[in-house]
Amino acid sequence: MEKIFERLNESQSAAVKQTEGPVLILAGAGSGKTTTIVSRLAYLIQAVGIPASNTLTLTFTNKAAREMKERSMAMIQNAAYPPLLCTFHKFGLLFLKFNIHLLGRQNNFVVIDTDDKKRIIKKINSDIPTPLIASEISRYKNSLMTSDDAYKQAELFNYKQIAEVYGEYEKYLHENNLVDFDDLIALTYKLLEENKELAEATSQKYQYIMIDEYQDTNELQLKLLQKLCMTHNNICVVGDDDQSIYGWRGAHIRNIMEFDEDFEGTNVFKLQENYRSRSPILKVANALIEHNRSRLGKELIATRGEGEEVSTLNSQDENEEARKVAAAIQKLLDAGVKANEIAILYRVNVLSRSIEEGLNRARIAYKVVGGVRFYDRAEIKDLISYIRVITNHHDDFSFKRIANKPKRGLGKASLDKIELAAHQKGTSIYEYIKTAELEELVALVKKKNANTLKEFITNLENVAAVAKNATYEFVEVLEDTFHLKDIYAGMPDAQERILNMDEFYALFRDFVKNHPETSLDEFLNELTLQSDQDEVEGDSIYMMSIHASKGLEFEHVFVIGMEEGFLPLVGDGSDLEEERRLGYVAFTRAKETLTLSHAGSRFYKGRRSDLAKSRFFNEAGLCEGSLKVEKNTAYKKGDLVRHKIFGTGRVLGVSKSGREFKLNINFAGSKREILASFVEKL
DNA sequence: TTACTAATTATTTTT
DNA sequence: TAATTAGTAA
Repeated sequence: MEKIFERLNESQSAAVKQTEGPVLILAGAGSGKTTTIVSRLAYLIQAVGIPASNTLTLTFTNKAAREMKERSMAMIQNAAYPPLLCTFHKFGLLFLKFNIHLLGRQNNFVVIDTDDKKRIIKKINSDIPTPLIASEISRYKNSLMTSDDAYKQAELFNYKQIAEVYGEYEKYLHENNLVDFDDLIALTYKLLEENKELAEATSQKYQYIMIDEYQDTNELQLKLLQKLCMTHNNICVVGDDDQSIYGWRGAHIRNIMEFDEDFEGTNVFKLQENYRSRSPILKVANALIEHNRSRLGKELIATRGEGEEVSTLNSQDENEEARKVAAAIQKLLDAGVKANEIAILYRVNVLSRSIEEGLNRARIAYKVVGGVRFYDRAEIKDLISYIRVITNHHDDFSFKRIANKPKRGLGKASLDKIELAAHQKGTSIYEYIKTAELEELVALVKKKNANTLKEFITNLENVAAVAKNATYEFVEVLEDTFHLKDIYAGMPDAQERILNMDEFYALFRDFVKNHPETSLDEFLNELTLQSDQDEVEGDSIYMMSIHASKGLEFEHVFVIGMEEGFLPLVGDGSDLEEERRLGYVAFTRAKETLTLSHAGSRFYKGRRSDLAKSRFFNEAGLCEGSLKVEKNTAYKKGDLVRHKIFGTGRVLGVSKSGREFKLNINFAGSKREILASFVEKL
């Protein structure tokens, strides 16, 4: 037990020891958050004697879950069972497997991903943009609104239509026993809400609950957590309000801000000692984030001592910026810095382009993190679709996806006809083709196509026979029967795609090896929840969006595109405080040096536009003369500004309020005093 | 059924 | 710019 505390500081130890009641651990960037959670879990199990099976630790990403699992297993020696430590969604999946029958559904449901969701929606309605409907449905589900609720609440005709699509979408999922990502949480909550006994039993089972990245939770997740700890209130959340950067995705920053209102008797612990960055970096990060009004208030304290000052790169345009960044990186590499200790961060992915060119010219190897994910690749989705059709004959979407892959001369027209006929008979495409007489098919499509379809089904049946249970040979039979590697033959990137397919096959075999008694169903559901992929440790520098960098650290960090319009990014739905938090996240990734770069103009969206240096330089105390802040207000009398609520107005005067500027603005005749950060300049 | 052209429109992303 | 989508011609 002494061992657990050996590596913890005072506040970390205090947080670990506070096992009872609601605990809020405000963990600043680089303050040893993971160490604290993992130690707390080990303490509960090893020192307090809580059975591991009575704890529950939830994260948002598989990656975080994996890391914590590894680190906690290293600390816990004699637990009979490992503690349940997984993502929110995985927890939902496990829970539904055991309890979905209480909703009158079978537990062999299939989890669909975002793509499937969109295809289903598109089929129901193609007038309104699919992504809009998809995000609205997600919003409704996360607010626990049924389609009827949504319909009643809708004022605009469009929204009534969306509510109707939502209703049909739900019907479709139900009929096909499908479950989407939101359902994994929403149905879990619904079950607990509707079954008091189940809720109490579940709460009793998980006596000690911990949540990572609590600032990223949404309203529904909070409600679920309240259910889960209804009998004991032993909930410990770890997070950082200053690193809340997913508001646009529904994360509710108030959950962490007002945690003590949701859970009575909260103990708060602040982890402010930073073990990552040199003091000048922290100074800049602290100065920036201090401009946010809505925050709990926390200051990072440097423990790693002095270091290099934060530097700025000023460039004419993106090309000059690329040259300068490449030169600076070359200098670091020449000095013996390891490439994977260098990262370039940006707010918008397109900004990577010009930098990539610069790095190529300088012959510096780089790796762009993000981009197309493994499981989103067309060739992988094809393989998954094959497996889906084999496990679930009613999956028309997957069927249509693979019907002409490799090319069998079955175009959209033929498939549409078949689909219609199948629907008229109230069955799926697969079953229809299987049971229909050949003559019946010939009446619909060309004879050749009818034969092809029949043969296709026969082949699928044959493969399915091999795959009753997921066996090692399955993928081999699949490949030999359908020659899936031929799909992309002749394309310029065929080789890469085939490599990916091989990797998928290997992944499958690996899964079968690790889960000998498994089924294809289980394999598919596991896949859908996996999107984290290869983090190849390479001998190259990293490039990624600021969002993607959260949780990571690098010796040397370059933040590019520090201009008004990029960071902060302005547009509808943008939130200046969240932009500032993004800046804060970016800055606090750096251990040794931080370089902030801005360009006077950029080629973007097909035209070149002039850009002003980001206000964040000022706010971080990085402008020449930034000590005499008065002179550096971005606003002056006569400027046109826009406010989220009041609209457009003209500045009548500028005054100071604390660290911020207060503007007297004339909004269409009504004069108001507004803090400068709440308006945007036009 | 495919293969081309015109038009449209732009954050961030996990499960 | 560049990527996706809708529409049209062959």
